[in-house]
Amino acid sequence: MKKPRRMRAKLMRVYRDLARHFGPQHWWPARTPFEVMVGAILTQNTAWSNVEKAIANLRAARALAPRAIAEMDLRRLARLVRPSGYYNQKAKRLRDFIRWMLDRYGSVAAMRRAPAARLRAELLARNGIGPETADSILLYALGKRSFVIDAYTRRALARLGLARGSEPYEELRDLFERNLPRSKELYGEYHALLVVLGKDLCRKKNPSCETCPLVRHKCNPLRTQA
DNA sequence: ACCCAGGGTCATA
DNA sequence: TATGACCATGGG
Repeated sequence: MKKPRRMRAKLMRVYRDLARHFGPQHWWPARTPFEVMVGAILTQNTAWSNVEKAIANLRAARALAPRAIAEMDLRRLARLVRPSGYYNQKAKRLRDFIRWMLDRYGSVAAMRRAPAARLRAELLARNGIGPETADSILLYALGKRSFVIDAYTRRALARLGLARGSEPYEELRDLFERNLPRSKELYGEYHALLVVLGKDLCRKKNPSCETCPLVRHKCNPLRTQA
């Protein structure tokens, strides 16, 4: 980036205004770190409301636990996660990942003790776990300082004129990680606030943006899509 | 009857 | 490096 000082100041101003407007977000919406991992995989290109149904199915079946899923018949697992879409893929990816996790670390608690850099490389090496899913798990399930870039983040960045939004994943991740204080709490809140903004105010459907708390920045409705 | 949602993988040019 | 097909459900 050309002007790191300006970028840093702007990112912090945006955060301050979002936090003031929306308040604390307490993300990720899950009861346990393990549930975060499950949700992170199931929510790939899928509305969260559908993921909730799938997680409810797992819970009702007493299957919201590592060993239960690791040992489950693939057909049955696919049937349980069906509402989240791509259920054949996701059942396999989910079970493979959990089997690997148990084999490599034995438990979520043990996994949390491993260094972040190694964990990220290991997660990205799993089939079905790309950068966003990996960073979501790192930040919200494993407590590691890793910024999550998703579709909402890209939209918000474009809207703010901070980026085109179509940049490669790692480039946008670097933008935040280089210009923000190194705090996992800040990373989590910032990402959650960008999602809320994307969900409730800055939809393509609602380009007026009158009540958008970011109008004072450079909230340009015409740059929503790229 | 569309359109899309908190991606990832693989094949192709 | 960049685009396209594919995976599939449920809500607007």
